[in-house]
Amino acid sequence: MVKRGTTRSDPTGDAARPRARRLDPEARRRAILDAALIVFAENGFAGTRMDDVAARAGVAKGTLYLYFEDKKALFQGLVHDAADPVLGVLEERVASFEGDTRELLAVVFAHLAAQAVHSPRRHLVKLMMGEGERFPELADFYYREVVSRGMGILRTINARALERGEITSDAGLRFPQLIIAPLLVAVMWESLFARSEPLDTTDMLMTHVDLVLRGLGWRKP
Amino acid sequence: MVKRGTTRSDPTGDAARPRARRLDPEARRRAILDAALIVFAENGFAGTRMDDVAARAGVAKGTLYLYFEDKKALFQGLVHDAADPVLGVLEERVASFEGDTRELLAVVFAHLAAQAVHSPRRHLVKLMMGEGERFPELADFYYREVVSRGMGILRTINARALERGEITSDAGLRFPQLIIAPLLVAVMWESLFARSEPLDTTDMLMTHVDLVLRGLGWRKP
Amino acid sequence: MVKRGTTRSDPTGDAARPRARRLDPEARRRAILDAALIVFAENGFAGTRMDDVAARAGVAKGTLYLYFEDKKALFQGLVHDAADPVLGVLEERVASFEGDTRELLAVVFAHLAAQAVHSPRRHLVKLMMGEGERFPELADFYYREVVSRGMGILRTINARALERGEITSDAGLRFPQLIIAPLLVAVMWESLFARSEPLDTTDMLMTHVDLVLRGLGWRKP
Amino acid sequence: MVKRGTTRSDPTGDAARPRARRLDPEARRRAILDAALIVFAENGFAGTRMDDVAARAGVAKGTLYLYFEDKKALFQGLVHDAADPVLGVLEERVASFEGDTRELLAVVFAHLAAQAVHSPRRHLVKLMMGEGERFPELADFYYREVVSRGMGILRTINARALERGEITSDAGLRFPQLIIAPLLVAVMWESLFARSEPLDTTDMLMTHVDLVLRGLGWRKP
DNA sequence: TATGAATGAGAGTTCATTCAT
DNA sequence: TATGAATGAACTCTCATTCAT
Repeated sequence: MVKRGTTRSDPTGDAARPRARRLDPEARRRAILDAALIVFAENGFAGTRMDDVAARAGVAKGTLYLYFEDKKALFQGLVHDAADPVLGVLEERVASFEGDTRELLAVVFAHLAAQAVHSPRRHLVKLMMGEGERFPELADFYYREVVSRGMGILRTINARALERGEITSDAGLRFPQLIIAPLLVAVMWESLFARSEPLDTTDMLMTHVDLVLRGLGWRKP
Repeated sequence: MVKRGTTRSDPTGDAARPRARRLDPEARRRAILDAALIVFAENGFAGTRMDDVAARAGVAKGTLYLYFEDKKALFQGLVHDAADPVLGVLEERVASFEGDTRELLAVVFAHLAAQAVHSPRRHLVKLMMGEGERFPELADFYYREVVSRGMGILRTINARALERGEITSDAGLRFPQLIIAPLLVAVMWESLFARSEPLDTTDMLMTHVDLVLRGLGWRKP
Repeated sequence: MVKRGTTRSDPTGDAARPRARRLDPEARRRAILDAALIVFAENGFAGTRMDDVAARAGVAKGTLYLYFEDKKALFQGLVHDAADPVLGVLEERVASFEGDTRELLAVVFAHLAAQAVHSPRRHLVKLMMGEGERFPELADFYYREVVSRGMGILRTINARALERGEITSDAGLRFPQLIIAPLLVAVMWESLFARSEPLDTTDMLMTHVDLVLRGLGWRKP
Repeated sequence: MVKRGTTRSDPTGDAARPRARRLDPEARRRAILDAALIVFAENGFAGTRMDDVAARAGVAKGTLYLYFEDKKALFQGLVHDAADPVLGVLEERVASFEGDTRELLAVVFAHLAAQAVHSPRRHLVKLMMGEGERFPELADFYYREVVSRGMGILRTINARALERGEITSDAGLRFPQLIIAPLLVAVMWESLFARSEPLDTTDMLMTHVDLVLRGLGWRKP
């Protein structure tokens, strides 16, 4: 299933090999992780071959094992590495935001659409969905580093809006998951069903902002 | 050289294998599908071994291939088999429902919570999320069998509500994905994060019904 | 390799089955052997599936095992059974032939062309070529029942011709294999290379009769 | 369920495997082909297990697949590798031969007796006879690589002899198969019937040269 | 006697991991 | 440190054989 090209390795070939690209260890580690994100996301954990990761990273297969204990460690390293940077920006923006909550939500979802839906990082979300249950430590880690921070941001936004009298419902405070849910759908649709039925996810997310604000009792203060 | 007998080995064969007979084909098919759901859910598509499916179903490995062409066909059978009755029931209920849309949505989400979130079937949703991109045929199949039918149901509900003057917004008609989104979150949360932070998904879904109806301009007619 | 159609067995089907074709045991045995000749010849011993033999014989797989101990016994039975009848006719004809040796050889090769090249029996020759070494008992049996008798016939013909003064060389007496050799080529060519380069094997065999007679010093007595 | 580690097992692994290194790729390829010739010859194509080829070649099973795409490619490699040099030598010798055609044929058949009958290569001829029909690609390949070249050599010899006035018949030009036929018999006899009735195949082939030349109208020019 | 669903050993092939260079 | 040929366990799928009916 999913027959891949099996690049036969020309054992009698004597093609001059470049050997040891000059690249400092940290850069090489990055190259491997970047490659791994793509390949794991495309093929899942079990479906990914170390060969492919190595090829995409431009290193030899053995080199992977100098940087990561084994396939599992590489996978975990990948998630650890890719998770953080998105939310820091959001937290800062929310903390310092001046406008009203409608504007804020629009900014937040625009940011997330760009960073989590229309970027390779969306693969990470899919990876967690697909493999998370098999790697509980990872799921925990992801919860700590991403999910709970994300929920925190959403709660902050809701609390702020309530305080400012912009909304009347505390539904988003109790279930911030309801605010973020369409993002999951967007990721999934882009990955799986876009070819069956295209979907303007940006339009959808903006419609969601309207819908949810109205649902929460929005009123321009 | 190492004559490997054409004749089967184990001439003293004393292994007690009961040769589980008398189980009508349909029951056996069910047993296999039930086993497959568990095992696929635990290990993903690529990570699942036919051996394990067979063991859990209590049949020999070869038997699987009497009922399903290959691993992929087994997976498809699984999806079809699990999704079809759930959606069939929903379609019927929606078609014949007498009450108002709030009651209808409550019924629908209660049904989905029971059948798709708090049931082993939830694994299927995760499976599609995790593996779908790699098996476009599967994703297409899932789109046809599940997603498009689900979106159809939601559009029907929204159209009905607009007609009856219960809501004013067509957002749910344009993006039924927004209506269903929390279901995905529920599935994922139950699978991945429940142990980090328990979530009352039923409460969440009912809150969602309130939120979204209000968002759509709900008014008791 | 050599993917076959894997007729899936419709385990949920309830198609009425004919059951127990009325056919006396000997006829059924024949049906099985006839089927086996074709299928073994087409696929070799290891490449033949009992399923295919059963299907072609029009019996259930299990029935084969009522008539033959196992696959090997079936194969051996097949060779035993198919070997004899050709040569008896030849021996008689040669013993009673009245004409000159050229006519006799023409008759013999015409007979062999019909019976051993352009008939299913050619499969038997190929089977022996392909599998004989792996079944020494069979090779011995085939030698006794077919080869040595065939060599005997050819020696008789040569001796008769020498006696009658039609030829001068005893080469055919010492190496009757040289007389029969083109028959092997004919069988092989028809089976393997006809589609690459068609060959009129009948013409070839008649040319051979001319060539070999002249080589043996033919002279119309 | 039965977590089968992604991590390789055998943590106490004490099995002494030498990891047969240092053998240049070409030598290893040869070792594999030599082993394959034996094993294929003994068991036929379908009857051969890659395991056995690997064991006999002294490499791990996976190594076979570094050198050959799959079983079929291994078989083709075998045929090509064995046939090419034999025919190459013959073509050269024929092209540059100075003596008369009787001497030339003697040389050719001596070469073939040594290289194709009294050598493991004879198994290849048998293999093609036995398995060729089932693998049309192989038969075609064999026709192109071996048979048509062989027929070409024989036609060249016949044409040369006619030109030089050494023979008068064009039978060998029309049917070079008649010239080569005894070689097939020799191969088969050595393989199947030698133990029932020894045959001096070299003597037979030399007798054939006499017989066929006389048949073609030989006359020392 | 005849059936054919069920069995499970084993086939070809893949790929995570190792280690001589 | 980096390489990639070599390894062999584990995978999916096949098919000779059995046995309840």
